[in-house]
Amino acid sequence: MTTHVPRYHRSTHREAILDFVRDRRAHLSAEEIYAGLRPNHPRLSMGTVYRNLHILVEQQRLHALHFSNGGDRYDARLEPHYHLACRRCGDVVDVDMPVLDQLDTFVRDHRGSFRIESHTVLFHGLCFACTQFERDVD
Amino acid sequence: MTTHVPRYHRSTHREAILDFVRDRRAHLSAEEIYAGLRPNHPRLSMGTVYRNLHILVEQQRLHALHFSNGGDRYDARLEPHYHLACRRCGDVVDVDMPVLDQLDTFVRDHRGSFRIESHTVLFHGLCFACTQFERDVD
DNA sequence: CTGGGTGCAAAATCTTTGCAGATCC
DNA sequence: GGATCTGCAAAGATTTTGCACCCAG
Repeated sequence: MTTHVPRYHRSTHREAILDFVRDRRAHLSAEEIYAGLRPNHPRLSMGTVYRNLHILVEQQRLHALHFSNGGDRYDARLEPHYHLACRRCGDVVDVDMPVLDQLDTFVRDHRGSFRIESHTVLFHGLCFACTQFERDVD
Repeated sequence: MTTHVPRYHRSTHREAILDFVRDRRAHLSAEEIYAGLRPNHPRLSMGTVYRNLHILVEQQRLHALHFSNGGDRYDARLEPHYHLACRRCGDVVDVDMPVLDQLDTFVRDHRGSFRIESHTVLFHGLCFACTQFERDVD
C-alpha cells in the first residue's frame, strides 16, 4: 500500500489563486479568494478553490493559518513569522519580530519523545479601530 | 444600545460539563464531552453542550483552543501555558516550559496601535507513536 | 412571575466529494 | 491515452438557532 503521489498538471485556476493571495499580501479565507477571483474567472467554483488551496499548501507554496472564528486563512509569506489577531473584528496582521528558533530546541530537549518541527505564536488583543468599541477592559 | 448581560442561573448540565473537562485534564472536543457525559446524562443534547461551552469560556472557567483539524477543544487549566500538537493524529499535550510574558511587552512596544492582551504558542510536530508511520521527513 | 436553561429538530456554515466532461502532458 | 483539473450539485461535518416547555431565583 504505497500512497499515490500525483504529478500535478499546470492549472490556470491554481496559479490565479496563488497570485491572488500573493498580491493581496493578506491572510485570506477561501471565500475571499473565491469572491476576489470571480469577476475575472466566472467559471471558478468553491470546490476548485478548496482543492487548489490544499494542493498549494501541500506544495508549500502557501501556508494555512488556523483561527477561532470561521475557517482557515492562507498566507503567501513563507518565511516563519508571528501573527497578531484582533479578537473583535478578527483581522490578522504580521508581527515584526524575530522568530525564536531556540524555542524548538528548548522543547526538544525537554520532550525528547515528541519530534518538534516548528512552532507558531499568535498574539491576541484588539486592533486600534476595535479598542474604541470596548471600554472597560480590566 | 447597551448589550444585555445575562445573570446565569445554576445548571446541572453546565457544572457537569465543567467537571468533566476538569477531571479529564485533557483538551476535549464538544463531541467528546457529549459522548462522555451521555451515559450519566441521557437527556443531554449537543445544543446544550455548545451553549454551555460558550458560557463557560465567557465566564473564564474554561479556555478554548483552536486547531486545524476539526473544531475547538476545551481546557480547564487556566494558567497560561503552551501546547504541542501532533500533526498526524492531532493529539495535543501541554508543554512544560515557562510562559514568555516579555513577548507581549516586546510587541506592545513595537506596535503601539494594537492592544496586546496575551499570546499563545503552539508547537507542531509528531508524537512518538506517529513518528513510526512517517519515514523520510526531510 | 421572569429570565435563563434545555431538548429537539431545522437551519446555517464550512468543507469535501462523486461524477462526467475538459484539459494537460 | 492516462492522469489531472473542473463545474456542479449533493453530501458531510460541525455549530447555531427557533421554539415550546422546564426550572432556578
